This record gives sequence, C-alpha cells and structure tokens, in this order.
Amino acid sequence: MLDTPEIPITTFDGLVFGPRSDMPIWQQIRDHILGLIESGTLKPGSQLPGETHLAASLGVTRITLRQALQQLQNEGHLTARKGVGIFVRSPPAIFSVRDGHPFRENIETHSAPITTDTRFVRRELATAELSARLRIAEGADIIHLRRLRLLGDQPVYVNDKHFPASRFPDFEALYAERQSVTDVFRANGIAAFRRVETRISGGFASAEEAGNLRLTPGTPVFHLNARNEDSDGRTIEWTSGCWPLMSVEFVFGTPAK
Amino acid sequence: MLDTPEIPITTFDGLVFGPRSDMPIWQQIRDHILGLIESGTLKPGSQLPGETHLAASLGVTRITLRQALQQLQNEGHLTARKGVGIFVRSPPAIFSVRDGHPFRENIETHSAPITTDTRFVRRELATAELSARLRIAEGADIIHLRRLRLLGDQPVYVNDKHFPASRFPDFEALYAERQSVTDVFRANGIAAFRRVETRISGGFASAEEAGNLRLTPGTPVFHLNARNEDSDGRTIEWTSGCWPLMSVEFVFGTPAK
DNA sequence: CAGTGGTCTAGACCACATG
DNA sequence: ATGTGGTCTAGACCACTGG
Repeated sequence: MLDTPEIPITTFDGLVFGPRSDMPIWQQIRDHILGLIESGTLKPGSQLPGETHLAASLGVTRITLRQALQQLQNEGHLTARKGVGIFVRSPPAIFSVRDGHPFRENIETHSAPITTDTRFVRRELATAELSARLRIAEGADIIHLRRLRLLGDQPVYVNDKHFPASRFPDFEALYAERQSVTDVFRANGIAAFRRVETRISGGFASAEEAGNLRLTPGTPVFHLNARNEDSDGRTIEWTSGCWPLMSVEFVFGTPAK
Repeated sequence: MLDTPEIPITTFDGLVFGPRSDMPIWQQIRDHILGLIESGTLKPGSQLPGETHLAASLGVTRITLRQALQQLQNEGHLTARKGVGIFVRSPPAIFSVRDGHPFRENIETHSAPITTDTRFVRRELATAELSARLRIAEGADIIHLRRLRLLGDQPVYVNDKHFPASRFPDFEALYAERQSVTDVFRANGIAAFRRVETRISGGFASAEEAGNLRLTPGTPVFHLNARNEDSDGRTIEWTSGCWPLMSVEFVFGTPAK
C-alpha cells in the first residue's frame, strides 16, 4: 500500500500564483512544491495528488503545472510513473565520490545507510565494444555483474561491471559469499590492482537506466566508465555506471586539507 | 546579418508525422530536425523559421513543436534567444578534457580551431566563500579572470579563475602580454605548481552561464571546480568552469594505451 | 514597429498500471 | 473499470529584441 495522498497541496488556496509576480507561474509552483519537500511536508516516497486535482487546487492548467513538475523531475526531486503517479524522490542531497577509494568510504558522513543490491551475475559473450574495452577476443566469455547502490531506499547509482571469465573461473560462487569484487580478485591471486582510467560524460536517462534508478526517462545523468588493471597491466574489469545529475559530485585528487 | 531563414523545413510536407507510428510526434520531429542538422542541411549558426511558421508547415501545434525544440536545446543542438530566434548550435561533438594537461593539449585531434576569449581581468575583494577556497583572509584583494573557450565560433567552456592579488602584483600587464596564466606564474617565480583537487558536479545553466555559452537558460551543464597549489603547498588559483552537458567528456588517469 | 520566443488557458484522447 | 501520467489541439496574451 502506498501513502495515502492526502492532498497536502490543497493548503495553497490562500496563495497567489499570478503573473503579477515577476516570476512565471510554473516557477512559483516549482518553488512552492520544493519548499514542501524540503520542509518535510511532502515526505520521500510519498505520492502527490493526481495532476488533474493538483492543477485544479492550484488554479492553473495541467500544462502549466506539468512544467513545474518536469523541472522538479529533472532536478531529481520527483519521479513520475506512467499510469501510477508522481512520487517524491529525495533526498537528492549531493554526496561525493572520491576517485581511487572504495565506494563505502565515500559516504561515511551521510546519515542514511548505504546498501547494495546485486541485480544479477551472468555470463555473456564479448561484443565488439566490450572485447576492445577488456582487451580480449571478440566472442570470449565475459562475466556481467549489475549492482545498484541505494541511499536509504533511494537508488543513486546503477553500475555494470564486466570481467574476463577466463581469469575468474568460479566468480559466481566467490561473489555470492562476500558480495565483494575485491574479495573475488584476491581469491584469484590478484592482490593489487588499480583504476587506470576514468571517464565522465553527460547524457539523459534511457528507459532502462530510469527504471533502475527510479527516475523519469530523459532525466539528465552522469555516465561513468572506468578500467581496472592488475599489477601486470592486464585489464581485469570494465565498469560503466549511471548517476542522477543532481545527486552526486565527483572528486579527483588529494583531499582538501 | 544573419543567414536568411529560407524555411528549409517546409520540405517536410510530404512526410507523415502521425500517432500511427509508435513514437510520439514531438520525438519524430526531434529526430527529423536532428537529421537536418547532422546532414548539414541546417548549418551551424543558421536560424530556424519562427515557431509559428514551423509548426504550421509541420502540421502540428506550437506546443508540440516546442517539445521537440526543447529536447534539442537540452541536447545542445539548438539555442533559443527570446525575441530573436532559434539557432543551430552544433557541433556538440564530444571532445575530451584530460586532467593535468594544459587545455590546448586536449583538443589536438579536432578539426575546428580552438580559440580563447578573455572577457575581463579585474580586482575584487574576497567573499567569505572565495577566501576559504584560496585560504586567504576575507576581504583580501583578489584577481578575477574570466575566459571563454571556443571551438570554431561556438563557446564550449566558460571559466572563472581567482588568484590572491598579493602573489601577483602585476598580473594585468603580464597577462596582457602572453594571455597565459602559466606565464604569469613563471614571471612571479612559480616554476612548478599542481592541480590539487578537481570537483565535477551537475547543474542547470544560469542566465549568466547561458549567455556566455550561448545556451538556453536551464540547459543541463557540468560544473567544474579546481584548486592549484605551488610547490610550497600554498593555494595560488581557484578555478570554476561550466560546460554544456553534451559537449564534453572528462578523462582522469593515465591515457589508454 | 513587427516578429520572436515564453507563458498560459480549456479542453480532449490515449496507453498504461492497478485493483 | 478506474485513475494515472503522456500526448495533442486551437487558440491567446505577454515581454523581449531588433530595425
């Protein structure tokens, strides 16, 4: 069951959303809804009233309201699910990802607990692109691992890792034990490895990415790609991930004092 | 004078934009206009027909058309100027920025020439935030340099650099000579320095950023912040920049073989 | 001044997910 | 079957820019 949408927005009736102000109405509405979210009146995970009701109670057209809602979706505050409803997605509070550090070390300062959800581990055949990334032959066996990182119960990062299967004959069983890729490396005699290269680019959430991150498709996102090598310079991992644009900050270099 | 908008789009009349297809009309229109841009029918810098004419010749409402145009603006293909018109912004071809390398080294592979436009060099007083960034006293003298990087005649990067004025008594004259910050460093006895930390985050173009980059305000962008230290560990530069989301890729680490 | 893009209204039909 | 968000129409007024 979902939180009952008690139409907390109806409390606006006294407010004036009018062109009298210097700001467009849809922007005033955006600011107001954002205020409700940040003040806790609209709690994370809760559902908004339907667009029709909401527009009526705000005294605007659905289209005007939708402009405000779309902005809030791009900013990562709301997420819409067709045929279902619109939900509060926060907190999209920025947290930092520091290069060269294990994921868990990056979020110690945060209140909400970080959890990992392993979506699948499976074997695939290397496509042309993947074989180039992993420096192996096209069609070779590959292990494909997909994980989701959650802040509280909010997905903030979806991550696809690819490994050359020949290096890790018993990947599935080893990973199942500890849920740690580093441990699988160690068990296969790879004590030291390093992230050779990291690439960050921008884009818009595909349907699949949006589904995993519970975002509205088309929301702006970061794409991250990285390659790991063992101490002999052989590629042992190719990783590609996706973050909501407004939910993360990347930090490279030595930490500030 | 601008290119005459010869309404090249009117050549669509034969085409069918209809709900018969499985794709929304606005997305079909987006794809079609994008095709015109990529095929060179719509050249960079040229102006599109007015939204009213365009909508009419495509047989759709202005609102439907605007949805396609907005998407193309977010992707960096078009830019709209209120009261003026809509212009082709491309090429938003991704080019890589490699950390730790001078800007010019990052774009050797590109066809269009890279140029630099120094917008201003001026003295300011350190705000609370800037004084913290530069590790100097609040209210201390600061030199503020703003530059624009252009790929062809297309702005792709706006950059604000801040320096502690006490370290560079004759900044303006020195910079005017060579247009190079590194040279100013050298002239002041700083032979070696390094980028201590780089932060990358996401956002949406402010009015000022949009003006500088010739983007529509609200377009998704990268924000970059970095700090440079001399060999004694003293901060000599704080830089903050803005890139269109779809025009750049950041690369960290050792180059791929 | 005329033309532009930005905003807004008052309707409508559809695909989709849920009960 | 109902309610949701996604799409689309046919108008309208406004602020802004440029000649």
